Order: sequence, then structure tokens, then C-alpha cells
Amino acid sequence: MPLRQADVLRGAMELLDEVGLDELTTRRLADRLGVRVGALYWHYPSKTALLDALVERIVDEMLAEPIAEQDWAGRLRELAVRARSTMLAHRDGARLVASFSVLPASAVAYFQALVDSLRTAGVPERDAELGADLLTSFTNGFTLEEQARQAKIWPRDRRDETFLSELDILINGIRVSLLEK
Amino acid sequence: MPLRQADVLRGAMELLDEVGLDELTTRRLADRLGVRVGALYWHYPSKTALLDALVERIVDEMLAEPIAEQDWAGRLRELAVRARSTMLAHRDGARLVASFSVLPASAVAYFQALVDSLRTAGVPERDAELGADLLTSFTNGFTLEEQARQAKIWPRDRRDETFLSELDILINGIRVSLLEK
DNA sequence: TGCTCAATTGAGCGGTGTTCAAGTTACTTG
DNA sequence: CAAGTAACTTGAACACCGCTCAATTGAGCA
Repeated sequence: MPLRQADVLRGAMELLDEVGLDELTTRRLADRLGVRVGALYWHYPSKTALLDALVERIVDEMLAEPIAEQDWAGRLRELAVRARSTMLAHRDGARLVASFSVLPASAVAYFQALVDSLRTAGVPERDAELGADLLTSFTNGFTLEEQARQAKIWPRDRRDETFLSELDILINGIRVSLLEK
Repeated sequence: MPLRQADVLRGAMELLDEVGLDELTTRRLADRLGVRVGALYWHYPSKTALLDALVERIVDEMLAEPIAEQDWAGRLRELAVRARSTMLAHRDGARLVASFSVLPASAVAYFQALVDSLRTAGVPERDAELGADLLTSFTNGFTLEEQARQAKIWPRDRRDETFLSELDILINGIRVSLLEK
């Protein structure tokens, strides 16, 4: 039974979680799949394309379950918390997500969910995009640094607490700047 | 006249700005310095150490000139704007800065400048650290994404405008969450 | 059975960071 | 100034990287 593209993707994801992004090499992946390197290139045109597929799958997980009904602030909070925890669920997840070379469709959907949360609260389009971008930049920046260095210093619950505190400050900013003006 | 460590660092910085992080290889750097690769390893124990030195020098630039006297919000804004523009001033600057493996002393000083700005406005230590971390995460996340992808799409002045708008939202959050409580 | 074509192999290309014994250059000291 | 030492560089290699491609295999269908 020959290899399928999905097998390669699954193997790459498992390998990523085991050894991290720097050790995720084509040779190691081929070994794990019981195949020679060349075979990988029948399924994906390049390692970059394979990594992009990994990013897409990871970002997919952020919207895997429906967002609970709640006010705009709760939705934004939930979306940010999910983005962070999804990236943390995979070794070097944040660095990988930040490195995509083709914008994944799932990332567009995620961003749109942020924008929609603000739009339905009465925020004009342009402002909603600003808020969504602000939230995304913060979440990615925070998680990237956290996963690269802080995770070795502080326990998870302490980092959760810090993230939520900073997230609330940011959401308060959105409230006074975009909602109550 | 032999090579000095400072020559290697300067050459690396110039090469970075010319070809970018991915093409900054030990062999190219050696060529540019008129030397063989092995010689580099007398001055720096590894490429990682050299990159760390580059990060330190870049972050240094953020505090090269004194911060103008102004209120806490103005100081925070100025510090964030400087961090971004300093990273943008070097090819792949944000990615490089985000990749350090040894925390540079200059980064500690920068973070402390943020904390101090809030402390002198009456914010308690722990809250000031939260605010400083929030601002750093946002600035790094924003600039990383900007330099990796947005710079090819939007002109600089448009991106400046977006950054300043989002920065103000964030600072308003700090105001209502940490100053007016 | 023969054919087709998706899938894989094996070998190799040019590139990477790194090592180190051997050599050279520059500077200090007698 | 000569000798010796310390600073620095070389040249050649090592193990690894992503990637290519002609040749080969093997499974499913006519």
C-alpha cells in the first residue's frame, strides 16, 4: 500500500511534535515513513510546501469547535486563547505558524471571525480590522516568545495567567478606543 | 593587519542588510572579509553566537538616543516606535531579533525603560511588567509579520499609520486598566 | 497477460555549519 | 635585533541539508 499525501502530512506533524522544527528534516521524515527522501517529493513539491500544509492544519484547529455565544469581548478572548493554545499544542507551533509562505485559507477564516465579532458589536469595518490585527499581532508575538524561551522558565499556569491579564488590558483598549467613542 | 571581532560583526551586519538572514552564510561572510570560513571561528565560537551579537547591536540602536521628556504614554509610544523602526532598518531585523538564544543586555535595558515609564506614572511593579510585556509582544508580533509579508503589499507610510493606530488602542488599554483603576 | 502509470529508489549535486592540525603573521621580550 | 610566543589563518575534511531525476517497481485495469 503506497504512501498518500495525508500520510506524509501526518508523519510530518508527529515528527514535528517529537523533535521540533529544526530537526524536522526530509531524511528523518522519510526514515519515519519507511521510504527514501525522493519519494516525499512526489507528494509535495518542496519542504516549504509541506510546512505550509502543516501550518494550514494547525490553524484549522483554532476554529475546529464553534465559538460559544457571548458578547464581543468574550468572543475575542476565546479566539485569542484558542490561537495561543493551539500553537502551544505543537512543538515550535508559533514559529512555524509565523513562517508560512502561502496564507492559509484557515488563517483568513480566523481573522474574519475576529473582524465579525467586532462588526456585530457595531464597530466600523476599518476599525474592526485594526482591532483584529492588533489582537493577532499580540497573540503571535506573545506565544512566539513564550514558546521560544519563557516555557523553560515559568510553569504553564503562570503563563496562562499572564496571557489572560495582558489580553484583558488589550481588550479594554479596544473597548474604549473602538466601542465607546 | 588581522581581522578583529568587530570587523566580523560589521561585515555580518552589512551582509545581512544586503542579502537577508537566509543568505547570510559563513562562507559568504568569509568571502566578503577576504578570509576562509575557519577564520571566523577564531572570533566567534558559532554562527549562533555571531547572530546573537548582531541582535545585541540592533537592540542597542533602540536606546541609542535619549528618550524625550514627556508623559508616560508618549514615552511608551516613542519606545515602541523606535523598536519597530530599528528592526525595520535591517533586513529580516524582526526575525533576527526574535531568534536570539542569549538575552542581550540591551534588551533588558529596553524592557526596563518601558517598565520605568509606567512605574513613574504610579503603576505598581507587577502591572508595569505586564504592560511592558504586552507592548513588547505586540511590537514584535506586528513587525515580524510586517517585515515578512506586509512590506511587499503596503507602502511604508500606510504601515506606519496602521502601527500607530493599533499602538494607541493598546496604550488606551493600559491607561484604563493600569492607570485609572 | 499485458499495459499503464502512480509511486519509489539510488545515486548524486551543490550547499550548509563546524572542526582542527598545520601553517603563517604579528608582537613582546631578552 | 633575534627569538619566542601568542594571535590568527589556512586547507581539507566531516556530517548534514534540500532537492533532482533516470531508472525501476508494483498495483489495478483492459
